[in-house]
Amino acid sequence: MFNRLPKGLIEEIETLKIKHLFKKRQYIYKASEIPQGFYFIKKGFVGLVFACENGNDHFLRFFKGNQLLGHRSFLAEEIYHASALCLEDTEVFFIDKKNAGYLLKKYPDFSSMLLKNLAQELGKCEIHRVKFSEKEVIQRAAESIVYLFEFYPEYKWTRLEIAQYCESTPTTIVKVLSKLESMGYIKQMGHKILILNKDALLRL
Amino acid sequence: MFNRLPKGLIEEIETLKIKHLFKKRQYIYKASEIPQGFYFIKKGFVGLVFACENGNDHFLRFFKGNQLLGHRSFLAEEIYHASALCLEDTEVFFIDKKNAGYLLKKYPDFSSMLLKNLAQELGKCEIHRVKFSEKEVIQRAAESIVYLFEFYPEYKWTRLEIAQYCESTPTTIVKVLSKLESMGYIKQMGHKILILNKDALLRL
DNA sequence: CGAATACTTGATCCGCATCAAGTGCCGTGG
DNA sequence: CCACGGCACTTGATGCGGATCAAGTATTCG
Repeated sequence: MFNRLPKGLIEEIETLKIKHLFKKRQYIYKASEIPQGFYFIKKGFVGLVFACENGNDHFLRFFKGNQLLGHRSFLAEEIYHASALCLEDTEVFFIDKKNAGYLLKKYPDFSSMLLKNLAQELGKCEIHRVKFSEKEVIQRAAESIVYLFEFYPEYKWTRLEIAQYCESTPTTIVKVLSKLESMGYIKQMGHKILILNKDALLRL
Repeated sequence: MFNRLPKGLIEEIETLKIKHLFKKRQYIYKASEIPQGFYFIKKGFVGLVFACENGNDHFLRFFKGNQLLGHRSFLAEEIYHASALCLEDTEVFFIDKKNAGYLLKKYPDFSSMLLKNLAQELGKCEIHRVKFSEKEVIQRAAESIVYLFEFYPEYKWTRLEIAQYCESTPTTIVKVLSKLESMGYIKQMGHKILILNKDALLRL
C-alpha cells in the first residue's frame, strides 16, 4: 500500500542538508504561493488544509515522517491549492527545482513511484468524494475516526479536526460521538477518544 | 491547460492497430475489472461512472478524442474503481502492458505529461470535493452545467446526468433549472438547455 | 404514431447545520 | 501544587435545504 522511495534517494536528499524545522501550528507553505520545489518529511506531522471562501477549513490529506509533501502542486505546475500546517513539531528537507530534476533523472524508479502514488491518491479522492456525498454523517464520522486514529494514533484529534476531515461541524461530531459511545463502539475519556470496535464503525 | 502527448506518440499508438469500436451505451471496461493496459480515445465521448452501493451512479470524469482513458487504474496498479461508459459511439486504441512499458521508455516526456496530468486531476478532485460539500445545490448545478456544456456542447445532457455529476437528484435539478431560467441565466427549449449568462452562473 | 424515456410540479419529511447557553478539561503561571 | 483562564466540549431548541414520493405531462425516437 505504501510505495517506498528508491533505495539511496533518501540518503541523497539528506546530504543536500537543506533542513528546515517547523514548530507545531506553523505553516510550511501557504495556499496560493508558488512551489519552488517539494519537501521530504524527516519527522513530524503535517495536515494539508484547504480554506473555503466562507472561512471553513477542510483537511485534504495528512503527512508524516518519510513522506513527500508539496509534490502535487510542484508537479502540476500550479500554485499551492492548500496550506501545509504542522500538527506537531516537524523536520523537513527541501528539494529545489534543480535538485528535483536531478533526482528524477538519476532515479527512474522515483518517477514511477510518484506516478503510482498520484494515481492512487486520485482514486482515493474520487471515491472519498462520491461516498461522502451519499453517506450520513454518522458513517462519514465513523470511517474518519478509524482512518485518523490509525494514521496517527498518538495525536489528540479534536472534534473540530474530525469535522474538518469529514465535511461536518464540531457540534454534530460531538453528537455523533456520544451516539457511537452509546452503541458501545467507542469510549470517550475526557477529551480522549478510544476506538472499541473498528469493524462495527466501518460497517455502519 | 491541456497537456499534449509527445510528438510521434499518437502516430505510434495508431500503428499498433489495436482499434476497438464501441457503440453508445456500451462499456469499454467495468468497475472491479483488472486493467491490462490503457486506452487512447481516437474519437467519441466517454463518461467514467462510479456506482454507489445504494444504486446511485456518479460521474467522476469525462473523456473525448485525443485523451487517454483507464491510465489511472493501470498506473495505480489497482482494479478499476469505476466503469467507462460510452456516451457516444467511440473509437479507441488499446495499449497493452508491454506496449505501455515500451512507450514510456521511448518517450520520457510521456511520463512527465502523465505526472503533470495526474497531479492536476488530483488537485481538481480535491477542490471539487471540498467546494461541493459547502455549496448549495444551485451553485453546484450552475457550475456543473457550465463545465459540462463547455466540455461537450453538442451532447444532450439530461437532468439525470447533471445530477450525477453534481451530487444531486433529477427532481432537484429540474427545480434548479427552472429557477435559473426565471433568473434569466439559462433558457430551456424542450429538453435542450441554453446557457445565456455564464458569468452569472459561476458567480452564484 | 405510439411507447418509452425524460421531464415537471407540489407535498412531505428528515438530517444536520446553526445558534445559544451552558459545563468541563487542562496546561500555565504564580 | 493549586488556581485560573481559555479552549474544547456538550446539550437542547430551531429552522431550512433538498431528498424523496407520487402523480402527472411533454418530448423524442424508432
